[in-house]
Amino acid sequence: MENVQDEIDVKHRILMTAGRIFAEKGFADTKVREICAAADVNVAAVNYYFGDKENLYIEAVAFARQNRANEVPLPDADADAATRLRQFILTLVNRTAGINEPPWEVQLILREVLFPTEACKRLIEEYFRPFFEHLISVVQELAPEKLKPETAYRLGYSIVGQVMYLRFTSKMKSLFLPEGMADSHFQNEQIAEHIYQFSLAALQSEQFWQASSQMDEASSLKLT
Amino acid sequence: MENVQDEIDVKHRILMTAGRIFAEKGFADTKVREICAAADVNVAAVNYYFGDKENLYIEAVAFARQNRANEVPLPDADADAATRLRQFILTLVNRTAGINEPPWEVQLILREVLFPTEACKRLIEEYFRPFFEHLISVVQELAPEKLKPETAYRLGYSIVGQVMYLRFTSKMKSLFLPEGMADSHFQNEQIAEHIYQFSLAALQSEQFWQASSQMDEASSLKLT
DNA sequence: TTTAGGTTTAAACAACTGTTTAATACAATT
DNA sequence: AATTGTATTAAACAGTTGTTTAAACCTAAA
Repeated sequence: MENVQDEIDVKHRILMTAGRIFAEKGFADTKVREICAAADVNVAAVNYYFGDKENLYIEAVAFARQNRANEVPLPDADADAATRLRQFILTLVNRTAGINEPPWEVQLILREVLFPTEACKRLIEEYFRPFFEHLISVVQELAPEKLKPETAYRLGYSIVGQVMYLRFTSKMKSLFLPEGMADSHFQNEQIAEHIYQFSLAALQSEQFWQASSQMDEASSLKLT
Repeated sequence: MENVQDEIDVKHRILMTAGRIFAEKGFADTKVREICAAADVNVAAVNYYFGDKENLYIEAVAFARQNRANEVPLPDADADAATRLRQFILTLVNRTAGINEPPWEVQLILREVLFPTEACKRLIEEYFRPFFEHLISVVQELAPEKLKPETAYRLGYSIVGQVMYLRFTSKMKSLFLPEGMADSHFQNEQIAEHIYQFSLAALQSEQFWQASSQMDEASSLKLT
């Protein structure tokens, strides 16, 4: 390992290129030769630096997470709960690029959500769960009483789901949304504002909390 | 084509088996030999009956859609709007199996949503859009005034998104949800009821419609 | 029984896959 | 200049892939 500069360059170049292609095509559809051609290195370089293709994939996912982790950070907590909810939703929309083409890191992480491999567990503990916990605490603050864990999770799912659905269906948008609507009415700020207003209205609705506690009673009756 | 019975049997068997495996592993990861072994037919049978692997995939998606189309049908429209919204959400949860392991047809259709191929356009027009239009009409009925298309679509996304997020993240649930919560508090009826109450509360909130019309004004101001 | 035509089969094919090898190039140290 | 250890390369390798082929098989009509 004499020529440190070169090694970093080549290894880094492979990691970036591989991540991009893995994200676009998935593991099975991505060929080692394709990566090497795109990264302008010899076919043997992948095995030389990463051992095998699978390990390269795992390192690419880790690299993607690291790249994303500190970007578009959560706003700090010196605002009222509603404002923090709005900030959370906007941050999540921005992190996932809303309905637009996301950076390759997001696309690659997405594949782990949909079809988890070993890389997923770490992704959840270090990336998703802290983010989700933040949301839960904001929701708790908006709730009229102490939430049961299952209620908190359901609410978290309702809010995160609205955002992530945009991400999951972005490839379909040109087929599904009327011409031009995506560009003019589904941009990050607008859609984040909509989801915020929709969710806040529900969370501030007496009617909802009444129905929610009725559900609680019903499910505890079932248990006894 | 003398022995019609046999042909239908073999062809049908291939179609079912292929659909199941395509759904589980995706196109690239599914090998023709694997399908043929599972269906207990010769390797050449796929090419004999379907021409090539890709065509088999397309026919499998069409088969999955046909299989699903008439199952768990939409309830008819002789109830008030809120009840129809509840029924719609419950139907969608049941169709997509909520957070549970879905039938292979659903899994296969899901892959088309995430990574659309040619088969997707037909899927949207014949399967998703009529369903979505139904939702939109219910939402319109609950709204205090005539909705702009973009508002209607956003609301549709908010509701469908909550349901579909469960589907998309079902493989992650054991890693993400606390032990036992999925089984005890994320079953189809409970989660459908939650999403219904959450969405209805938002749709019946004056506060939401005020914020919504303010957004409309803001975006039309931007245009002029 | 013979014939004809669709069906099934084992084998082969050619292209592609991830990986390894052995030789070479290179840069820094002696 | 010689040595050393790393980096790079073209070529080869062994296994897998989707697909094709040509012969065998089967059934029903002639």
